Amino acid sequence: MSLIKTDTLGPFGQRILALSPAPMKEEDKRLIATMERRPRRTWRQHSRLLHEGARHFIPVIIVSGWACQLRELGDGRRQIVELLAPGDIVGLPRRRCAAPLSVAALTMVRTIEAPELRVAVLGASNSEMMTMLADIAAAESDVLIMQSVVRLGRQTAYDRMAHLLIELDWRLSRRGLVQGGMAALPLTQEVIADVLGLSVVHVNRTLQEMRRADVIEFAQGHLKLLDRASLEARAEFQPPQVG
Amino acid sequence: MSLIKTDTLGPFGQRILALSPAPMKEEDKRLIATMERRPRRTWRQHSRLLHEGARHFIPVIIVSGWACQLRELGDGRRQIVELLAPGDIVGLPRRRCAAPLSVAALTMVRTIEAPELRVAVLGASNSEMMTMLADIAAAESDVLIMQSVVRLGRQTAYDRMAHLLIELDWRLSRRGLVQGGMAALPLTQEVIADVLGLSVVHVNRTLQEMRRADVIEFAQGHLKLLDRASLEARAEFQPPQVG
DNA sequence: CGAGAGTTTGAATCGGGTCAAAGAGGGTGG
DNA sequence: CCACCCTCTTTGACCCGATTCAAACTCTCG
Repeated sequence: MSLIKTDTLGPFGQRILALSPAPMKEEDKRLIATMERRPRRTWRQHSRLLHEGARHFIPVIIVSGWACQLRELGDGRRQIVELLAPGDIVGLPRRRCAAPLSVAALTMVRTIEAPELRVAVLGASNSEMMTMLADIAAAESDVLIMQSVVRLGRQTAYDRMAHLLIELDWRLSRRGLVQGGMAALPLTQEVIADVLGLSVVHVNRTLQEMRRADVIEFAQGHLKLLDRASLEARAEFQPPQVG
Repeated sequence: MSLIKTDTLGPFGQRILALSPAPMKEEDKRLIATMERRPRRTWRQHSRLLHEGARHFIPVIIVSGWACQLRELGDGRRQIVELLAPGDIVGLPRRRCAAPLSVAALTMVRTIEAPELRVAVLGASNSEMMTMLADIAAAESDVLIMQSVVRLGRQTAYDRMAHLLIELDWRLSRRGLVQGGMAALPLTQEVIADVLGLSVVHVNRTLQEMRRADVIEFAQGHLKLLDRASLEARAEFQPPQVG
């Protein structure tokens, strides 16, 4: 009888485990171990993982790299609605609707397929735990998107930035992607601008203001929050309470 | 054998019917007729239908009046994340998560309870059709919220206003709440400001600009789109494709 | 008829955008 | 190992959309 210990799972499995609020059954851990062994698919930077209006997409989990859900407007402006980090799920069929936005790779991205995350249209799917994970992931993303409405609607540039950095730190921490307060964040200032609804220039100035005040360290794609309290005071970020 | 004809349903039932993409079974129509007969609950203006962080809420359907999902920031600023009109559902348990926002009545609101819209945590609920309706409503609201991220992040005041008016016209039309191009829209300019992330003053100026250009008529809580094409050109609104 | 809520207007101000151009890396190929 | 190029970051100057403050106006309803 092969007991699958948590520490036999690779970083991918660890991240999936971290999402679960309750301890997992042996059977579920085995399933995750199976998924971990699946072939990776590689997406080059700027390629599309999912197109606007697409239907019947098999969900994939991001193993490494960053992507985003975005909408492009007629004149070239674009708005990123959601950043997708390692461990995030792409193309969770939002129940019965065509993809309202497309998903683009911001860096090189590696994924595995996870058909078991597809919620059956009516009734139960194969694994209870997978249904629950899909459920939790969807709820979490919903809450984050609502928060970004508040961020965009009622916060200043500085506050928005604080909000985003705290959000990302929170998301990456619980996946074990922050070591010694330092997180890999391979995002250009242009990407951040498209998340926060600001211009690149203003994103730059805001980041520098934070650096000068010794609130953050952010260079070479690595972020460190030096003064979390000060950031939190501005951000009004509330972590999604899911589970 | 009591055949329930569509036209035996009141305005409430009609609105529910309108949400369904497929023709409904007799059995389902009967269920709706039953719901229609349930007692109404009345909420006075400004009261809360749902509090931030609440759990285990029985979904209610708005029979008349308007409400909104909103978040209040520390210093009194507030952002409305979603407007809720007659026929909308309040408190669809976003799967397994605490309510991230509170819901407030913008006018006097009348509701009925709809426990059958509560999606069972795992597996099927009592009525297939109700599950489907809950599903569709949730997907639709998701898409609208994503659109409002784009609206807030990358559109000017005029474009945001156009986007909102087109969205509301679309939502109200399909519920039969627009007669002769005219819709009841009992929203103060302050409410609109809190939806669009603008100041009341600027909302006022924007509305006047639209009126002066003969693009809309909006007075005494009634809206009429006079030049839909011109509005659509600015709004870039894409109706949710659900079903 | 008065009072309070909502709308309208003007003037001054400011946050953030735009434009333009100069640095800084970090790959690549000779 | 260096030169080159491309992308990303940084800086300055100017501008504009939107906010703020303040006050007048207009409903509507008790």
